[in-house]
Amino acid sequence: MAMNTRTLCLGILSLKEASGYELKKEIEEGMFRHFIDASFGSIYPALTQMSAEGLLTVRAEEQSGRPDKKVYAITEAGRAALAKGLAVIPARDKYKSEFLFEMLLQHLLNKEQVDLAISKQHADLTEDLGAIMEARAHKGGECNDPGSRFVMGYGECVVRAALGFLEAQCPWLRKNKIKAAE
Amino acid sequence: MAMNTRTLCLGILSLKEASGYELKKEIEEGMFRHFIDASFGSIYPALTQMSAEGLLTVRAEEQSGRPDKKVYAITEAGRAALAKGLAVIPARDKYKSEFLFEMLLQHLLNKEQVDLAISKQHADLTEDLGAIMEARAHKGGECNDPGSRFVMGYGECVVRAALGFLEAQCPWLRKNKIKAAE
DNA sequence: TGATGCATGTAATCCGTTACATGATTCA
DNA sequence: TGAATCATGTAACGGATTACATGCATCA
Repeated sequence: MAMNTRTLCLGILSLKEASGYELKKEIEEGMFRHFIDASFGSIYPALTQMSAEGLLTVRAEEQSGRPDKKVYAITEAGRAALAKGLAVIPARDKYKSEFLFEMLLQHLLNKEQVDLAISKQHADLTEDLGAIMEARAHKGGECNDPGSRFVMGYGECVVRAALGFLEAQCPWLRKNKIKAAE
Repeated sequence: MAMNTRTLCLGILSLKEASGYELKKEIEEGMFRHFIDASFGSIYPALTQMSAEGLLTVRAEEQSGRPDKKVYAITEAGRAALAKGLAVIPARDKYKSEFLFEMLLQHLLNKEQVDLAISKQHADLTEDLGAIMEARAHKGGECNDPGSRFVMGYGECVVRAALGFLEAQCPWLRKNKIKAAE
């Protein structure tokens, strides 16, 4: 085992209890978003399975008009399983970039396609950076543990470097930036 | 379509002809290694399939003692397919990091585990950086097209930033570095 | 003599995404 | 009125990894 949907859910549930829907939101919008994904199709079955194995408990919260919200909480067995998962030496980071693939083969593209790809990359990175800065500012209280600070710092540093490279290579990106800020 | 094993193979074969084995090596050791992987289990079937579709031609090179080496070359149809693949707006970069997951949950680990994970990350990044620098120095001729320079520059910049962050957070890494250089 | 590199392939299996199915509430 | 959010789940499908199967050459 190591980093599959199960371990991910256990990890979040070790911080706070949550429903499947809330876990998805946390994964998409929280700290995790920069280095993991997961979809409902993998989260819900993982949760059901882990409850059956005694790693989680479920509590159904009634709601008007909606299906009951199933709030999951981690058990002692769950914490043990998580600890075992974390004890595994982490696998090397995996980075997949269609953007860099396109850049490497840029001689096969025309200038517009290259510029478009670069703009898109720049926009994506800018959005990432924005999310980090907002997390730091907005919920300063929630993110003041050493783990969150480390991860945000790492992310900020890497994203800024990438952005800096793109802007150094393509001066026209800076113009767009100013335009966007107007 | 966009970035699957097929497009990847077409991309490399658009630069030079190669066998499945050589493609794997190129993916593991060349420019691509920083942002893609692929295993034999996906490369060989992709190659067979694309030959059948007329995107590639095969030429068997006899060799003593080994199975014939099957050298694949891209056809016009293959170049067209590749162009179509590249025309798709690239998907957002995907970054998966068990390292950052562990760092985020570092309160569940003891100091040795955290330090080990950080050292490993530092070593991995150092290796990546070394590969980039070596590629630049060693085969200066092969990597002087704009695409390679862009990708190497981007990689170098990001990896150095990550390394810088780790070293700023953990001064003891610098000691190790000096030790390693002795 | 044993590991590593060269060389190709297949099959089982895993893991995950996408799409489907359902349905009320709220906001523009 | 239509889109988005809240809320849970299943099933089909895809894509890739892993392990298996084979076997000679070379280097330490």
